[in-house]
Order: sequence, then structure tokens, then C-alpha cells
Amino acid sequence: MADIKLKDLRYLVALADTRHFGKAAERCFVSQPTLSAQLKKLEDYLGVTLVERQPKHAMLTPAGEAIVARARRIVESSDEVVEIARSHRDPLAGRLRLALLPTIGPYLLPSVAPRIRKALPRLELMLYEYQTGPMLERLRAGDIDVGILALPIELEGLESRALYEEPFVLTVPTHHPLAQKSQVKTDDLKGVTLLLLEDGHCLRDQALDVCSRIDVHEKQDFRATSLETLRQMVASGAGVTLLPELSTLGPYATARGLVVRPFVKPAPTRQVGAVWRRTHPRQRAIEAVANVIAEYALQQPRGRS
Amino acid sequence: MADIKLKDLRYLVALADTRHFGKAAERCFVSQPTLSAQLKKLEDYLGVTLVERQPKHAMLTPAGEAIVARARRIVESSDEVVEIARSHRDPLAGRLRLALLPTIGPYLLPSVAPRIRKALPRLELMLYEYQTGPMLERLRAGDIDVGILALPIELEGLESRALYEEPFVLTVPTHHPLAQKSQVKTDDLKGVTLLLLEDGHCLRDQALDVCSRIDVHEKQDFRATSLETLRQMVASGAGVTLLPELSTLGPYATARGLVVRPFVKPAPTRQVGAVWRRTHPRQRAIEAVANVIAEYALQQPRGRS
DNA sequence: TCCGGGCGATATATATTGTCTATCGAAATA
DNA sequence: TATTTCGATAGACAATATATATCGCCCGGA
Repeated sequence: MADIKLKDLRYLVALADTRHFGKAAERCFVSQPTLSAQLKKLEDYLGVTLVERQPKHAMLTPAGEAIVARARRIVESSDEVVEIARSHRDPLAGRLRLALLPTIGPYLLPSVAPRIRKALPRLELMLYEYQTGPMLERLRAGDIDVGILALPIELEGLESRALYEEPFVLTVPTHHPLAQKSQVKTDDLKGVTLLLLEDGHCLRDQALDVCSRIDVHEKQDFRATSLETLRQMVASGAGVTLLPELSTLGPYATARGLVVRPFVKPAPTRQVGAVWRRTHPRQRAIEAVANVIAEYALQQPRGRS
Repeated sequence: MADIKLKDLRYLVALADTRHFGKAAERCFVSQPTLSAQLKKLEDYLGVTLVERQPKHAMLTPAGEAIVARARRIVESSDEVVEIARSHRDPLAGRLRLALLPTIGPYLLPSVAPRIRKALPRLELMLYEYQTGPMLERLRAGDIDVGILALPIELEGLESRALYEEPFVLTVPTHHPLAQKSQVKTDDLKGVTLLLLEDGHCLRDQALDVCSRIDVHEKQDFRATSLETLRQMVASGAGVTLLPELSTLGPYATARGLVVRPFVKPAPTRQVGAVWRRTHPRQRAIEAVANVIAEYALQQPRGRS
């Protein structure tokens, strides 16, 4: 069950090119006896004479010619392997698959993606949007490299890092009683009708959690499929909802028919973090991406008064 | 200047298939630590992590995937090399390039070629026709494997073997005085007009040699380019010639207008032999071919009385 | 014919390295 | 908490690739 050695094939190719054992050995940076002995072993292993040793110049047998033709391709390919490896050597280069929660991605990416691209220009960022469950599955399956979601989660073989703490804000229709207050308390939610996302969105559970000790009514037969439909429902007066602060900043801050009210401190929040396989070979790239996100969050105005 | 080892690529491919170090090691008939250590060395050499070691099942990094793809083709090709070698292993199989003198080939081959094919069915016989000089050149250059010609010759790095001794016969026009004799002596050639082949044909020199001590006249301004034109010239009465006996047997014995007369013994002859490079790797095939020719010659009626 | 040079093969010592067994350590499982 | 799984590590051993020195064979020139 022995094996051909790649080095021997190199020797053979060199001999085919030079037709001279000494020259071939020189080209391979070995002594002549080495090349001679190794080629002999190769011939013994293959059971065929590859080289006809003539006094002046060596020449290849038909078997030798046939095998050298393959050997050239093999040697080339093996050099390509080294070349491919070299191109993958930079841990901050290459494809990195990043997934975000649907309640985070659309609001974080417009500002953060350009920063990542600028800080890590050789990184080819591939973006995905998954809810927590599927995201963790795909993370473990190796379909994605990093997930951005709400901590804590059940980590098995996964590593996580907190990135920023995101306050919730209350979103109410313009003419709702609570719109009169500049800040709200969780107790203010007593008796109001709450609109929530459908099952699977962790934001739904987080909102329910905030209201756990309070008597609120979830609007029956309604489960929004996205933050945007939820926002539109609030604007149409069907109820109120909790939104992550980031989704109410920027272009979304100007939506008509609804107002946004922060909670009095300590405001309810959720912890946003990054998750990846503990065994991931490019921890440095992941760390770098996480750093960019965390730094961006630091610079944001927090909990507008 | 170290080198990738083919075996390592096998290990990598096995790991890619099994996603499990133990299983992969088993498939490669080595212990798990061996495969583990070798793959680590490969990664170190390439400067890239190829495998992500997860607790349950290993998985390949993008670099690993890219390299495994190449590795599969390399391993396949290296197996093909072994396969090619196997197909060349039988020394009595494969192409053998055989050259014959123009004064031998056309008369020997019709009977001998079928016998060679029968005795050595796996031999792919390629036939050529060259005069002595070019034949030896091509022999030394490796363009042909065996030459059938008249010995002795200057052998440099060449080996030779006598196959059979071929008598010369005298060929004269039907109405020539010498046609009256049933056997001729070389002295009978005194004063006759001799027709010969052009320069380059060794038969020309051999004929001149036979007549060296006799006063013969070579026909001026005439040099035949082949035995057949020579034969036709004799039939037309232009003179007489010496022919190798084999060329006057079989279908050629019945030519019109000329008769063939053997010499009294000891008749002049030429030694026909085989020549090949001393270094030729398939001595056995050459020997086998030579045997068939020599045996055939033994069975032939010699010097018809 | 003898001698010298070119070239590949052989002999022997040595350093490398691939391989084994035994064991460890980490992480998942019960 | 105990057990199992799985890959990594340690250390000994054996295979082997390599180098230096030398041999033997042809060939060419004096």
C-alpha cells in the first residue's frame, strides 16, 4: 500500500527535460545519487523501466513518456495547491458569511456594512437574515460564519460576545393617550392593546418578557411578519408596540401617524451580540467584524431624552 | 524547498469524505494520531487551516474545500500513473518498431510478420524500411527499436545477433550464356556486365565484394533504386546481377525473362542479423522477435541445388 | 592500445520523518 | 458527576531520503 512520492515525479520530469541525471539532480537541488536511487525505486515500484540509460544521454521509454505526461500535470496541480493556500493565508481576507436577525439587519446594515467594508477591505462579506433558531442551526452546520442576535442563547460549541445593549422604545399612534408623555414607564402599559410579531421572532418574546408582570392584552388574531408591517399597524391606530431603538432611528424616525417614546431609566433593553463556532479558524476576522459593530454602537446617541 | 506529500493529500481527501479523523485514518490504513499529525504538518506547510475541528464532526474551511478539490484530481492522476505502468508491465506487449533493409523487408515480411504476430500477439509491430546508415542513426536516436540488416557493422553502444546466412544467387537473362549452367562459380563472372543498386544499399557493396578479385564491368550510368527495377533490367537483357536468395523465392521466383542460378558451394553469402541498443529495456521482446526470424530461416530450403 | 573524462550505479553512514502505542484533555452525553 | 467520544500530544522506533566517496562502464584522444 505504499505510494508514489510527488518528489519522485518531480525527479522524473526533470530527467525528461534534461535527459541527464546530473543536470536533473541539480535542477532538483539534490545529489545525483539521490535522484538516481529514487528513480530506480520508482521504476521498481511501478514494475516498469521508465528511463533507458544510454552512455551519452538518457532517454525515456514509451512507458516513461506516458507517465511523464501525467507527472507534469500532477506536479503542476500540486504547485497550484500551494498557490491556493497562499491566497487563503490572510485571515482578514476571503468570504465571511454574516447573518443578522430580521429585527436588526435592515437597521444596522445600512450604516455598519460600509464601515466593515472600509475597515476590512479584503473581506468578502455575504449577508443573510435569519431568525434565532434557524440562524443557530446554520451556524452549527457551517452554512454561516457569524450570527448577530439577541443574547443570551443556549450555546453548544458556540462562542458569543456582547456587542451593545439596545433599549426598547414604545411606539404609539399620534393620538394615543401615552403620546402625551415624554417618557413612559412599563407600568403605563397596563391595559393597553399590544401588537406583536409572529412566533419565531425573538423580539416577540422579549416584548412579552418586558410586560410579564403587567396586565396587557395582545391583539388577537394578529401576528405581524415584520417590523414594518407592525409599525404601519400602530400608525393606523390598532394598538401600541415595543420596538428596538435602532429601528426607530434614521430614516424610520419620520414615519407619519406614530410617535416614539423612550422608557424612563432603567429602560428595558435587549443584549445584542455576535455568535460563532468556537472552533472557527478565522477568529480574527470575526473579532474584527464584531469590533466594528460594537464601535458603531458606542457612537450612537443612546436613549434620546 | 520541501514538498507536499501525496500521502497527505490522500489523508485530506479521506477526511473530507468522512469528516472524522478516526474513520479517515482507518480508510487510509494508518493510526489516528498519524493522520492527525500529518494533516497538521500539511496545514503548517501551507500556512492555512484546512480543517475546522468541531467536537462531533470535522468540517473543511473554504481553503480546505478548494484544496481538497485539487487534491482529489491529483490523487486520481497518481493512481492513473500506476495504472499506466501496469499496462506497460508486460515486456512482450506494446509497440515495437522494427526496421528492415529494403533488400530484406519485402521478401522476409510476408512470411515472417504473421509468425511474429502469432508468437507475440500482444506485440504491436511497427514496420519501417531503411538503408543501413539511416537505420543505425535512427536506432541510436531511439526512433526505432530493432534493425534487421547485414552484419558486420560498426556497433557503438549497439548489440547485434546473427539470424541467418543468406546465399547470393546469380540472376541472368534467359538467353544469357551462363543460363546454361545449373550452378555457377564466381570466376564465371569474369567479363560480364553487372547491374547494381544505387549507393547506400549495402547489397551493392556486398556484390562488389564478391567480385572484388574478378574483372567485372559495372554497367555505367545505371544504378537501380530497388531490387525490382534491377530484376526487370536483367530480364530485359541489360546484364546480370547478384541477388540475395530470399528475394528469388516465393512469388518472385516466377519472373519472366530471367533465370536464377545458385553458386557452387561454398557459395558467397551475407550475414543477416538484428541490431538494437545495448541499453534497450525490452531485450526480451527483441530476443523473441529475433528468434522467430531465425527459426523461420532455418526452415527455409537453402541454396537449391 | 592505453589513458583520462564523463556519467550513472553502488556502498555506507546519517539525519529526517512517518509511524506506532500510550495517554491526555476537552467537550458532549447520560 | 461519571462516562464516552474524539482529536492532540509524548516518546520510541523504524523506514527512508539524502550526502559523500567510490566504482565501473563507455567513449574519445594521444
